[in-house]
Amino acid sequence: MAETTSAPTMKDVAREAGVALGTVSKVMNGIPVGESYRVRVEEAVAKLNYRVNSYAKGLKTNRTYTVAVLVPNLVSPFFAKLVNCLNRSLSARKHRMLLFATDYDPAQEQEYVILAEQQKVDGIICLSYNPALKVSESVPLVSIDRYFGAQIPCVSSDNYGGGRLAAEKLIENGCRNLAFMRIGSKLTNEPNKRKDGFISACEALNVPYTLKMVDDFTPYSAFEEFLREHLRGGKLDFDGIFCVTDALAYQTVRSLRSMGVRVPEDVQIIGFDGTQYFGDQDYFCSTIVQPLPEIAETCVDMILEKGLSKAPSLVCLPVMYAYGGTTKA
Amino acid sequence: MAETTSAPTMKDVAREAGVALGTVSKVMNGIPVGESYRVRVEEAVAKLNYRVNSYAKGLKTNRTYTVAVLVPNLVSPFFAKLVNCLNRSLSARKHRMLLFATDYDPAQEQEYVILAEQQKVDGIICLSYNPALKVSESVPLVSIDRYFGAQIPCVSSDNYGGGRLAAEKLIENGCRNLAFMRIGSKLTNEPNKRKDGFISACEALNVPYTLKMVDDFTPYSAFEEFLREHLRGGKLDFDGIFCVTDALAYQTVRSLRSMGVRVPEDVQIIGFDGTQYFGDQDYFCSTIVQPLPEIAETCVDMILEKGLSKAPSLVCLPVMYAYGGTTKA
DNA sequence: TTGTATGCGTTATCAT
DNA sequence: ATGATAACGCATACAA
Repeated sequence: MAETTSAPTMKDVAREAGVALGTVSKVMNGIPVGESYRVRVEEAVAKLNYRVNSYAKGLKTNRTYTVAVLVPNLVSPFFAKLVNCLNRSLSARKHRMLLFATDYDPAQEQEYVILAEQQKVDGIICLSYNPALKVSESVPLVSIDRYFGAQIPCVSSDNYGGGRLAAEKLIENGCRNLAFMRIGSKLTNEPNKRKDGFISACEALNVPYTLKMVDDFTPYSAFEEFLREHLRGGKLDFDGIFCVTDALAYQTVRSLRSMGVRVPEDVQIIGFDGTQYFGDQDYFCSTIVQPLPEIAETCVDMILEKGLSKAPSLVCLPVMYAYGGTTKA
Repeated sequence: MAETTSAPTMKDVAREAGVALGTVSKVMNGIPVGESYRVRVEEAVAKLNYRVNSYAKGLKTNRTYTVAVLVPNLVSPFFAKLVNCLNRSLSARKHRMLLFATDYDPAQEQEYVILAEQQKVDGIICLSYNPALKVSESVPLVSIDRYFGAQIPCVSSDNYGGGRLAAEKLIENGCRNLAFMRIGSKLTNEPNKRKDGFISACEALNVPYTLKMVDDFTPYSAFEEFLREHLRGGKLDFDGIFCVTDALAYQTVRSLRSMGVRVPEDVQIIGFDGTQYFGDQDYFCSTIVQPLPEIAETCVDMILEKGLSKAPSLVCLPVMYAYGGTTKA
């Protein structure tokens, strides 16, 4: 077709249609113009295969209809589904997603925030592991799962309630000696509340519990040792375990079974996140499901609709329990 | 609202530094200027927290350093990992990723291609299910897994070789009666070659095989029926099955085990893709692993480096076999 | 080397 | 309602 002739501009369309530049602009933006003019412009647009240049438009209007999303990676099913939901929510509002994977690296996170800012995005949604993240006031930012302070809105699921729910379910299912296992950052973040909720329920219901908590990047073997220590004569001290994530729950089930402990007959296990096989099939384990579509929708809503300045500084969305084979039905 | 003071521009920096506009531009682009000037500009930049406006820059230079990626979704582990790899490759070259999820909808795919074009991206990488996708010549496009014709480069793994490899492995492991199960599009696409490779190896090695192929969106129960038909007296007719994807292999294993057929003792199963638990743990099943990092790197390379016009129209990257518990070790 | 002026493609403010 | 024109922020050819 167009032999390397650069893309047509509004001026070309105006000439082709025999109208003024401003008229073309109006047609492209749905501003009413005379019927005959509109038709001529539309014909010219079709003929030239014209597309508005969003860079010129963005420069002029200072609105880019683009939102930056920062997550550690996409291979973790939880992040993948989160991004999937965010993409849907943004798309439904005619916005585009600029995606950055930070690989848990605080330096990269900071770098990408700067990049996003100079990209003049309409907003940033991030799931950050950088406690000292610096963000310019000029671009709205919503955080997922990490509370940075009152000035930056944070959206998360009800981690505390989820912890409670997990403990309550296990106890309701007959467990009388619980354990909580966590791997995670020492930084204060919302998921840490899972433990607090768990403890609160255990104490309210007067059920004994044991905690095993290690830092990020600790090898899983630490948990295996912990379990082995509590294995006496082929029988585990606990009859119910709440794992801070489905990934940990999955590994725990494997360990236990390899030790000859039956799941869920001997010990019941509940994870957290709601991870499904291939994204939409069975749950990996009995789990507390995070409301990812609602989390995504809430983030997008805050970025695009609210003034954000007086948005609530923390929004917790309700979780639910889902059976996934590692608890008694 | 904080200070509605709009973001500083180059002009502000120039004034602050007491230099001319052009000088600031040069500094920002690493073009040599007098040492003292450079320092003053850098100080002003830091003081004002200045960021170049990439929209103005893009308008001027016609380079956006942005590539659009179109995939059906992110919840499927295969797509998630692909996007993850693409993101890494793009990032390594200082490019940004605009991500679109098409949900397998041809209309949406077309819409997003148009959106990407008007976004003036430097290129488009897509995994499309729209056989009639229309794409303007003005923006380079690379396709993954679907061959659109000589004018659009296509990158895929060696599906034919993978099919052969699966059959060879099964036979090498003692199988003497194979089956191939496929769910997929009738459209000609590269993954269809998995079947051809499988057949080719079976015939070369003189091992009988059976094919079961259904269209996309057919419920899995079709395969379950197929298996049940071939179950005689608790014993399956086949001792080896090649499933076109890991997702199908996973479901097949479940069905068979629920029918009392042991995997891998009675029947061995090989899938395709190389899907791992939580993205980086064990393989879901014995599988043919797609070289996602290399596929991603190749796509990015073609988009950014080559003239693309005389890029090869089809690139097939080597696959490998990985043990995942559903074959004899 | 540094500064000045022009234009990228669009929107928006004007007269008409 | 329509058409001319001035920005938007930056890069760059050209002048100093």
